[in-house]
Amino acid sequence: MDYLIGLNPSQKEAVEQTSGPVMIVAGAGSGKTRVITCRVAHLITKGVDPFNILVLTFTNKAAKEMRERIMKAVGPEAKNIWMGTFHSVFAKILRVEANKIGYPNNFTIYDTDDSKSLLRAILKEQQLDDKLYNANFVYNRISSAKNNLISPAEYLKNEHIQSEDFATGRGKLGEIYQIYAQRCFKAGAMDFDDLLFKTNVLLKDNPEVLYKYQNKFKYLMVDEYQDTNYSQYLIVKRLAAINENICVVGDDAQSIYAFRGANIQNILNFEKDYPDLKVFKLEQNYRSTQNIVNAANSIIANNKNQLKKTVFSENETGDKIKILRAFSDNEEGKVIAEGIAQERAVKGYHYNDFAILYRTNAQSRAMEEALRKLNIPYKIYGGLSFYQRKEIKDLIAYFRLTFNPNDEEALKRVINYPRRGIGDTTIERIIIAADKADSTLWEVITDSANHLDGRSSAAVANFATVIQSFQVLAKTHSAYDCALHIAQHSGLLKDLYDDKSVEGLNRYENIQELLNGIKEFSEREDIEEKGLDIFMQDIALLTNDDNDKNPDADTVSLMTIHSAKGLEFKNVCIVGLEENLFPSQMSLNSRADLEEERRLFYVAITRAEKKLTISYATSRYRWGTLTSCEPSRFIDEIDPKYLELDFKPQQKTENPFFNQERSSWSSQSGGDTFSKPKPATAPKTTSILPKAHVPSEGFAPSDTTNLQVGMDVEHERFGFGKVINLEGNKPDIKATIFFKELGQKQLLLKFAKLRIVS
DNA sequence: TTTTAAGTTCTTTTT
DNA sequence: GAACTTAAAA
Repeated sequence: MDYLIGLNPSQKEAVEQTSGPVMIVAGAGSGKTRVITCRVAHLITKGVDPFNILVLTFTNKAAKEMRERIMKAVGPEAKNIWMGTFHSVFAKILRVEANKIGYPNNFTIYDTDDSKSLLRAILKEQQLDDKLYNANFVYNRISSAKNNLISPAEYLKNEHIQSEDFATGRGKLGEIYQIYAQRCFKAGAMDFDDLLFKTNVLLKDNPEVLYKYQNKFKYLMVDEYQDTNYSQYLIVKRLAAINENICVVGDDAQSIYAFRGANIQNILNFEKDYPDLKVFKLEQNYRSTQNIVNAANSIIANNKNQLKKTVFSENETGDKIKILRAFSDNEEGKVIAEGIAQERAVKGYHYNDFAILYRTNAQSRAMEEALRKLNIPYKIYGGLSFYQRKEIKDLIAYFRLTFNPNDEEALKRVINYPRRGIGDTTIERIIIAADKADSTLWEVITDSANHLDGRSSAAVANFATVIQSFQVLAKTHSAYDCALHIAQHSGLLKDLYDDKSVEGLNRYENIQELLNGIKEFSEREDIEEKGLDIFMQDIALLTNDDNDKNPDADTVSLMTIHSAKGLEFKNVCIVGLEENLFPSQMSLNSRADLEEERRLFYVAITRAEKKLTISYATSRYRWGTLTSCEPSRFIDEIDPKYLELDFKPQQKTENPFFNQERSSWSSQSGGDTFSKPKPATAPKTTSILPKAHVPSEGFAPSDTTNLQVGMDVEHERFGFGKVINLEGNKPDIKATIFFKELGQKQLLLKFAKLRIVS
């Protein structure tokens, strides 16, 4: 039981209280993960079967990390613990029990893109004003209904909701919700929220199923409990109802997912639900220096709504928090990157001792560029996941369609990609026909002769045959053979192969990478079922770090603060501390939202062990235009005795208005290095655009069949230029031409009107 | 029908 | 500056 050694008294008590309801209130850096892993190890040592333990975490990453740590303590037995995110664990259960709620076992999981695209289609069909009924807005509204377990029928019946919707002129929302739910059901699809919503339905309507899982999961643990929503809360409550061996761990100061329906109320409910609840508080921070912990405390003190607790550190006092100011987002990147290089050289740190945290994903670019310039290796977490890339989604849509031809979103995605002459008009007709005959799109497509006219019917029938051939193949072939066949015979691989641009090449490689991944999966020996259907079942739930090939590389980490939760680094840089960015503009209207931003800042600060750097820029590119920025109010909220201002960098570095890319602006800013930027007077992009070219007198296009590289040409609108490359075969020859006014452009010769000058 | 250019909106944050 | 939609041209 050496895992118990080194725990402080309250940690030890929490670990040893293995039965009954337990709540652990764990301040930042107080060894929360350690307590959870020790507690699970302790359960197993005391004889609890790992198969009877369920641990719910917030991210796949956290689950993976925890499993490894438990494995170290108790050995390979840890593999048998049920552990994962709410979504992945209950997706697994729903796969088994789907038929009890009328779904097929191979249901598709719609990701956010799929859901929004379906909503867009519905809104269009209903001919609703897309300003008022914005797909994002509608999605969020439906999502929060589901997270509060409000079904479409209940939504329509609920007077409060209805009057709210009518007051904002959106009286149709309930109806849309109903149609959306029906369409998902018909398509055999569940969205992210359904995975929790339908689990609740399953457990509520099927007592025998509930009983089965209550007995299976005799011990429950929930990490990051402050971030659970009502739907998750109720699942946990139902599962724990018999044994009441439930332990939740959380910190109200780190609740940052209210936008996803997370509810602090769940912590208060918990105390009501279990009167004999045992509460343990972990208040000593072992992670950070005193300066960092105290600074974080001074920030969070500005929040009115919080449970009282005192987080303290007995570590060294440590360096003060460094505040950096930069002129632009690019310069901010430069200053941060230089700081990392220097700190590493002087103190002997590794690159993976550093993390750069930001509020929005869009901020990563400036950082990336700066790091690349200094040859600093880095890794971006989150952002666009591998599985969200267009080409990957396209291929996966073919897979989805193979196993679930009713999948409407997958169908619409690939029915005309690669091009098969099935245009929007034809698709619309299919939808109308399906609606009329009360059948699915797939039924119409396989019976196209009866629903469509000759020409489009042939194209559609052809497509149906292709998919059907995939379905036959999938029954007998391995995941890899099947995937490769689909990639080839859908025409997708060829389409990408023919695209010789840099991006095209990249896409082709991504497909290869996906195929390699499937091959690896085919060859795995630790799982029994290895069909392609199994491989792609939960792909919508995967995130980027699940695809990380080289997790131990020595790189600087870049990520949003949300994804940094639960992690720690020796050196942390928080960038973009500006009003309207952090705190986000969207949060300025309500106290609750602003307090969530502040908790987010608290989370960011407490990631740092030794040294924290905070930076802001006085101007930055947003929506493609330069905006001037004010430093964030959060900087003022930190007690200044923990701060060290360092504004030297701005004197050393050049004024961004003078650098080459934007030299045209220099005349406006004059030579005053310290003047405030004047975005208002910045020339609009339109004024930089070259005037339309006036063709030479008697302009007439030449015959370009013998066009050669190096020739000078004139284009009706683009002006004079030189041919620098020709590629492709007749009649689809593509010419790369460098135009004097506009720079490089690619033109198809069969369309471009070119006059050969020499 | 398909392709391209020109508008338009968009940004929180994640499963 | 991207990603998506609309309009115009082939």
